[in-house]
Amino acid sequence: MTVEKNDTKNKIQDAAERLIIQGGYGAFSFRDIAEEVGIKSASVHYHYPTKGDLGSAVMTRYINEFSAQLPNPNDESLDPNAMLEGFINGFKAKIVDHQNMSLCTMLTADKHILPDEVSAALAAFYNVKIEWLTLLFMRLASLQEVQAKTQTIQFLATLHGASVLVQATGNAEFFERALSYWRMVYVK
Amino acid sequence: MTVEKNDTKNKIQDAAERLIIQGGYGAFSFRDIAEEVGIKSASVHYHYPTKGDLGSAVMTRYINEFSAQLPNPNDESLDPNAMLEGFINGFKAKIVDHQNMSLCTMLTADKHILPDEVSAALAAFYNVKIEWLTLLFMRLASLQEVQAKTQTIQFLATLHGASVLVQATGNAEFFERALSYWRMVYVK
DNA sequence: GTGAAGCTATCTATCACTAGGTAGGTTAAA
DNA sequence: TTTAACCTACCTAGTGATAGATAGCTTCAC
Repeated sequence: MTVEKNDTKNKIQDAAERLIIQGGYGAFSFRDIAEEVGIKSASVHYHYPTKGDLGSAVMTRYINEFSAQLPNPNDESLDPNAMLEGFINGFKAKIVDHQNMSLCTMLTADKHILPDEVSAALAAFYNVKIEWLTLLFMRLASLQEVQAKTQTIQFLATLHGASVLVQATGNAEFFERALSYWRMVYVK
Repeated sequence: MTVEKNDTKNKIQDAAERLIIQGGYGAFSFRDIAEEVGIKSASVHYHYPTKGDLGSAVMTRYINEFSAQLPNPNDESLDPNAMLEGFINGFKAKIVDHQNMSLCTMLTADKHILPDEVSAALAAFYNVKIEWLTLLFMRLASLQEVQAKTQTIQFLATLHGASVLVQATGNAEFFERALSYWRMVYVK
């Protein structure tokens, strides 16, 4: 089988993901996606019967790609400080450099209109991040699980809140100022 | 003039604000508002010709009411720690007790589709909060303005990020865990 | 081999519905 | 008699979704 087998499916997901990031769940329509991919909207429905199907497919792919990039936090050959730095910089790249909020923050704001499947995928994504960071903080700061999870929640809140501040004010510099404490304590 | 002169106008704004908080800028329609107020959608257009007019009216009223509640951070007769605590608890009441994100966080997520007037009002609102908190932190921690502003950004990011985490995971307890550092350092 | 059958991916055309917005008429108070 | 506040009735544009047709590719019995 060739690598390009699901080319159209992937193009549809690419377009959907881009539109969601730019404009939220309500801002991606089958017609817009169809135009971007170069087919008709009915053909998009062929690949993803309902909007919920497409939405959860995008979320699932996003979670899988994200999870695959996370190194094992307990891998002794890896520097935990560098892992946290990588996590911060990965987030920063999405929201500051590309001038948008992260997919998960956008979808959280739209949670009320999300189909249950998408909503569930969203919650699952946060749990993946929380579990990974908790393990990392346990190692980074020699903390028990409860304390490490509290650190995780404080850190994740700062990260997502920074994205909101940057987006709302247009002031990209706010990202580094919001994160400065965490960089100072845990990075290098 | 009677107090009730702008009764309908206020009812319209109340309905719009509630709908925006629940579902974002895209989730308030003239028809929904009309039904809630008890008039027809055409009559809503009479009071606010366009959606942008209504949206910016809601934002302006929100900013004014919010600003009016903020005490003077340099009032020597007021306890600065209590002021910060009040700020936190006011935010918490909106997002945890009423199970939604704050108006400004919702609108930030929808910034791309906001009319310019609403977008500008949103940025102005953040500046009001940043300026007030900066003055408060200068007094609270005897900081220079630059350091106090950095504290403000870290604090505001935590606050807004906490709202995202609570909404996304449905775990209300995350709010206090995210804010525990700030409560510990600055409140009592 | 060849043809029947079925599959894949797309199309055209349309459905029922909701959006914001408008034109023009009605009502009641000042 | 004017005007504020509301109405009915409508428009255009866009939404998600469906039905039915079609071109091209596989598969498989004969």
